[in-house]
Amino acid sequence: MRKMPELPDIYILSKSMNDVLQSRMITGVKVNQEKCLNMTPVKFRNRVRNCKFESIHQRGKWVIAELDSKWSIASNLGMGGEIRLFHEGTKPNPKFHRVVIELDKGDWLGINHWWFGHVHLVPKGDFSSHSQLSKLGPEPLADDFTVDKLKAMLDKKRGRIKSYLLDQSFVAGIGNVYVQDILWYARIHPDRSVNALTPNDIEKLHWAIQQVLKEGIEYGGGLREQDIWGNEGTYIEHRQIGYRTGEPCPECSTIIEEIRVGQTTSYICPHCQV
Amino acid sequence: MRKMPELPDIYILSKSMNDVLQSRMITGVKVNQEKCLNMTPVKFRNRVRNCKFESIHQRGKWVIAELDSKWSIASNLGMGGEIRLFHEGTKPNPKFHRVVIELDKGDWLGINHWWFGHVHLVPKGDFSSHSQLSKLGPEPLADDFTVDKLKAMLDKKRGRIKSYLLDQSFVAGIGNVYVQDILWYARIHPDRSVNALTPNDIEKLHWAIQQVLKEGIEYGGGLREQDIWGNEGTYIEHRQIGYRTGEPCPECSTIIEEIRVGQTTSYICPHCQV
DNA sequence: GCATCAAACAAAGA
DNA sequence: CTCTTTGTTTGATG
Repeated sequence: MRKMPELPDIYILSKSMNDVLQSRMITGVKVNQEKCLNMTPVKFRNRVRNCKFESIHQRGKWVIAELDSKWSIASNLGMGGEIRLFHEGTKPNPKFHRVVIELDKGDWLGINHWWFGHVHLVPKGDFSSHSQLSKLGPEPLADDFTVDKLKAMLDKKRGRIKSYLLDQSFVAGIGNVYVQDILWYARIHPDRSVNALTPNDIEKLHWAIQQVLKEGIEYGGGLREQDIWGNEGTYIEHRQIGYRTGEPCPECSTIIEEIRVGQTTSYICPHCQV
Repeated sequence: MRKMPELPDIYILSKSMNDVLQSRMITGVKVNQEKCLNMTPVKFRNRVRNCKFESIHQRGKWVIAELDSKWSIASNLGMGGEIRLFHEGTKPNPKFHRVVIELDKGDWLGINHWWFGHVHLVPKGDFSSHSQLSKLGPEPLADDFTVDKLKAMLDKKRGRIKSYLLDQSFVAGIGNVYVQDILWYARIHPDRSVNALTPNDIEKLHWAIQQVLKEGIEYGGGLREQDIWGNEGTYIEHRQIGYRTGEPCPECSTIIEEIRVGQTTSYICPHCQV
């Protein structure tokens, strides 16, 4: 079961990259899958070679690595992707490492993704020209993501709440893994229409979003998601309800059900979540 | 129960207008509901006064009355509307006759509609500038509305068949009255997806569309729809299935059911229509 | 099903 | 939902 890394996973990855890569020099780039770039490999290589990494951070499900030039590398890992640091003596596998970024001292970064990953070059600090990044909604862990803001964002809207949480232009970084616990903590059924949420529901939801994402980060990310060294997070062991069909709800012991919501699977406690 | 006049009803009305109004002179216009026009009453009046009617015909659910100028009057009666000819000595009722067209010899046309009717002036023979008329689909009784054409129109489409029949941009003139018998004659359930129709289904459907609409015209229109003199049609007495909840299907005697299809009501024989 | 618009939803493609 | 595109459906409004 491969999942797409979500906000906490990308946060952990970005942090590990930030810790290790600052002021490391890019000495070369090998591209084994052209279409994951947003320009030709030659152009990409010319623009990043001999640049050094500056700060690296997470934005939604994207890793943003700023260079000491006018560019940032923006990478979206797609399904089951990863970015790993390797040392001199190991060799990349062309089938696996879609993009290889060679560093000084013989080290290299291997960027892998199973399907639909992106390694884009974007103007540093200006995402307006990038179709996906420019549309991202607010960061749910940022200071300005307040309850009032969430209320305003949901005002006059209609569709089901789960669609909004998964919509990257509504709020950035939540996917089908963390959304399960978010809705469970908020005691909201994924099918509930947004206009049927009370102010109290939205307050619980806001708390649950931040609670679950912070927990994900504390546990070092979930599932098989890894940092730059390949460490695994433990969120998956601590999750409350996602992918626990048939197990008892931690709150009320009702059996957890698996239902379809739109085109995604949801795991719910039919007693707690209404 | 007020219904909107549909193709056969508008055909009957247009024909009676064509028979009576040709070369009659418009001597004045009184407007009691400005918003049903597409220009100011003054402009409308100036453009039609002293013009004579030329031919008058039906297009979809619209009456198109050509004048001996560069304009046509295009009227859509909306819910339960009518156009009636009155003679000298009678007086229009301002609450009822939204637009009054005064004719020579003291006669006048009273255009009434309960809700959402239009009396527009459009360039004669050129509907391209009119948002509704320009989007109308083919006339279902025209020679070029062939089985092959209908097949092509439905090719690669997805939604339910009833939505298409009611969509004026797909085919013009069918509403929620005549569509009932059309689907019954074709033995097609209104909920059936278009991509589940066989070529044979489409052939039956094509035949049923023309059969039902022609029948409507032969009976002088349906329900309370009237010609310019106020005569009532008798289609409603001869209808097969529409608005006959609880009665037996004329074909197999199964009880006719009333179901919701989208936001409209459908009357079906659950045995005959699959 | 009355017509338009906007938002939400669904299927398919990359 | 991974994101886009395209097409269909639904809801609010006159």
